[in-house]
Amino acid sequence: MRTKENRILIVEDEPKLASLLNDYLTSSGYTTEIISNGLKVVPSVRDNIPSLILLDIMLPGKDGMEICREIRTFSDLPIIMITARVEEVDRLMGLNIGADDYICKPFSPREMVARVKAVLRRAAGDTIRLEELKLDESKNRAELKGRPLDLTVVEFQLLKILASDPGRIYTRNQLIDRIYHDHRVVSDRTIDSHIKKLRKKITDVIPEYDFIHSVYGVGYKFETSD
Amino acid sequence: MRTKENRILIVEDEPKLASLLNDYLTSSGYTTEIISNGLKVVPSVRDNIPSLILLDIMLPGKDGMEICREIRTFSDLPIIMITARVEEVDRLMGLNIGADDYICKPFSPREMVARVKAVLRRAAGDTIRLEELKLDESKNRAELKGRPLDLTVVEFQLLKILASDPGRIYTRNQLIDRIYHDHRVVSDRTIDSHIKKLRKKITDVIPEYDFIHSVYGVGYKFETSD
DNA sequence: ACTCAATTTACACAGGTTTTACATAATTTT
DNA sequence: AAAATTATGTAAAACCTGTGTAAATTGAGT
Repeated sequence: MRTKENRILIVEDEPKLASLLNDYLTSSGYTTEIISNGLKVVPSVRDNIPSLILLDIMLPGKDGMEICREIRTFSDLPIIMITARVEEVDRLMGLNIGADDYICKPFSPREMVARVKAVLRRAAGDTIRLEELKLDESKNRAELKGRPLDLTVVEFQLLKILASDPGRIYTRNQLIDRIYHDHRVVSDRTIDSHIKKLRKKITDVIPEYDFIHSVYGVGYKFETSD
Repeated sequence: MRTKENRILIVEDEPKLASLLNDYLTSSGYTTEIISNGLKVVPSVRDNIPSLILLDIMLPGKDGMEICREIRTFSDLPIIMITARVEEVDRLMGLNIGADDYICKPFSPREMVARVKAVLRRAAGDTIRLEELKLDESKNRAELKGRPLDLTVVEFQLLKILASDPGRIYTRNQLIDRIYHDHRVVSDRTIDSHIKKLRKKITDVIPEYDFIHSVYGVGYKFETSD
């Protein structure tokens, strides 16, 4: 497996703090991007989903909480909120805004980096990420370049199995075994049907994405074109 | 019932400043009230609780800090303190008087309005706001685009749970668990019933709002159409 | 290389099943 | 008695599956 680069979006209007964050993150091996105006965050994220967002709560343009909620309507990407006061953390936690972690000013850069790492590690956990595809197993949700893929349960399973090991070829029987753990007997053609629907749903969202390939005489595999 | 307007109480003895504040706030859509004598503040607030108080510290009659403390004995309404000197802010913060924010003279009116907005938004506190939906958990009240949604307790719970994490899919059992914390055994179809009524009450108010979606084979989720 | 037959895959479509929507009724609470 | 909650039954919808047919792939024979 190839190491994927982690791009971190820093949303902070205080230039000094922003550049401090930037320095520490880049020297820890992350690539970064800084946005200081709250209004620009959501469009930017929609356009190009970062690996993680460091989000200050107090912002010109649009409030951090609001931004967080908005992002959560279309993506589960990790968000760490930065708040000025300790007491606020409890309140925020209670509000169930959907952030993955909170950090209070003033904080040590070292701590910040540690949290970023931790959140990224956790987030990698129950989701599969290829560059453009994201599968959240717990929620049975799939998204492609940030756009939701509306999959049925079987379709999701199928995609999950294939995508979890790109390049590996699965025979239809292997797929059947893994989708229906001995609960059911189904024909191979059924897999074809599901593959067909899955492919359609993917190309419906992004036409040039055809990463489900059939291997003649063997089965199917998942592979990105590049 | 109509949408409640945000009434801001300005406590300021310097007439010029008071009227400046007044002008900016009214032109930002708030209704205002001005009190110049410290002694009159607490009775006025007790009588009719404003949405927010802008409170100068130096006042004839009674000190701003004292007023703040007194108000905090009976209400959590947002208070922004106005102070003359920057150094004082730190001291005040340390004193833990209970104000929500501090602002120093001289300040730009624009900044002031921004702070008022921010504090009000924060103070909305235990309410969930999506663009059109507002849920006040403490009062069990819901409104849609300002129009009240007359929900029963179960319906409110249901909507609250779903709306608090848009996009997340809840199975019927998860919903049951969270509505009746082991107090009761109910069938899944019951959830369907409540969902149906909830949907109707929502579309009765605004027909094109259909943000409760079923996910075949899994459960329900809340999601705005755009 | 070309053709052809055998095999495999793609896909449209339909039957059958599961799940959901909704009206209605029964029960419980207020 | 009225309102709210829960349960039930039935129609509608969504989904899964398999079939048949067309298209693609392969490899052998020419």
